[in-house]
Amino acid sequence: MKNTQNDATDLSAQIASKIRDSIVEGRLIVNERLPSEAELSEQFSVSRSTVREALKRLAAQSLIRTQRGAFGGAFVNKLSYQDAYSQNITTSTLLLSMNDINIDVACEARFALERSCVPLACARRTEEQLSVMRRELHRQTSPDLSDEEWCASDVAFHRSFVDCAQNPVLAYQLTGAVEAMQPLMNMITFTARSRAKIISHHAALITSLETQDIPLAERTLGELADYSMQLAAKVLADREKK
Amino acid sequence: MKNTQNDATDLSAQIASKIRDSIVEGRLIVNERLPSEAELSEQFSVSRSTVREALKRLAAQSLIRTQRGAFGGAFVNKLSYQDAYSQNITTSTLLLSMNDINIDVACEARFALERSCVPLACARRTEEQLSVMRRELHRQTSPDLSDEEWCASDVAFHRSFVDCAQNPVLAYQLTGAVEAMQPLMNMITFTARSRAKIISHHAALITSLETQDIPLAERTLGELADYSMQLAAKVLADREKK
DNA sequence: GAAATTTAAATGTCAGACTTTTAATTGTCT
DNA sequence: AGACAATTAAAAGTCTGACATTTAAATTTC
Repeated sequence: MKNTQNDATDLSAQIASKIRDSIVEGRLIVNERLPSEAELSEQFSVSRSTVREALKRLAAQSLIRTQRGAFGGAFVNKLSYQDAYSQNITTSTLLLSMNDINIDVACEARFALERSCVPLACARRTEEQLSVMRRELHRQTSPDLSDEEWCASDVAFHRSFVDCAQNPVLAYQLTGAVEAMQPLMNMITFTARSRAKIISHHAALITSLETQDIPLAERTLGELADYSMQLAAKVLADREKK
Repeated sequence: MKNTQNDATDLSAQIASKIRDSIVEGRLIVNERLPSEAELSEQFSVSRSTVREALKRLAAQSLIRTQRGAFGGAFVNKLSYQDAYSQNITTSTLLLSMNDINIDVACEARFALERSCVPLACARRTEEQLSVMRRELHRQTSPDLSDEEWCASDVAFHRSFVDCAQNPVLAYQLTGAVEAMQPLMNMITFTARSRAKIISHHAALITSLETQDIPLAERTLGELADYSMQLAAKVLADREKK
């Protein structure tokens, strides 16, 4: 596992790559200070601007943070869940939007992933998490919810479902995936009838958690996936007609 | 969904943020050429170096690519699965290594995620994919396999398991997760006995795919998770003693 | 001893020059 | 006319050196 990308490219990319490897492979540890830009430019025998471009590359990946002033400099950044999330979401969102992913494939993946936390969620859900889900469900019954608000509530609902599993690593992966697929889901305009149907599935999901009924939860997720695909197909068909 | 991060930061970060939003929100489309560095520096009223730092940030996220020479410039990059993978893996790996994740939590998440593709994998696995898995299984029986080779084969095995589901979006998410956890798994040195036990689980996994036995596959993944945690616990206990 | 000031070391920004790459254009020869 | 070679212009890549700004430590002052 060496030298991710440093062949015939720019100097600044090569330098960024070297420093990145140092971080990933643990030769530079969290909160350690890198040499100053001037020192780095000496070490690598390049100008300060080139070093700076390299450092900006690393900053863009949240691998370092910089601090101005005396005793400032570039420090190895402790990657937070928050930073990791937003990067993951940006990347996944673009991947989906730029590679004309079939919406069925995306739906299938989304609900398959959510399915992964069913056993843990049934076993560990707390009363508090259940009440969050009930609250969102109740919000969704309001008929004057805009499409955006409806979608936001849907995301919040599924996010708290994931949270029930009480596993931050799982939550990190799943939330990223679910969030990234949201733009695709937004394509689907939710009519009153389709909202009602989704709400009934959401209710079933809550019940399955309450009664710790794993098969019911899995069946419900499957039905939600199928129904989402149906809705998407109808939207696409309508669009085709016009 | 605006302005991901552009408050009190550098000019170059602000500019990168603006351009990034343009790409994510579709105002700049794939393969479209950005204005030249000189033009951008005029538009934003900053120096060329500042623009360059902004562009390097975007390049680090694979959002743009640059080309030298006449009719060159910065172009919106079509994010490939490959690019997205490697970013995802870097981010997830660092997240895990920097936040002293409990190994049990990681194992639990890993096998829960893999579980998500069981139904699809059982339904769709091809003979070719099965033979890849059999080949890796056979490799693993060789006693003169180094620890590194063993781990690599393990990753390859699980990757082709994921591939059986025939869903690229799912594969993208899962491969990233599995790959990112590899360094943690590498902590565990595999004795001959533990290898044998894992091999038998792998064999059961292949059988479950062959016979399309979903419950068997899920049970096997659960056992693999449990066993990995046991091994990890033993390693940690031994380390404690010393 | 606390508050204000100075200072030095960083990063951030700028301007301008030079280098290298690259594709289109133009010129030349057969 | 067509193939090949030389020219050219535009753009990114690199370098140098200057100045601005920020910041924490060190120093001075009261």
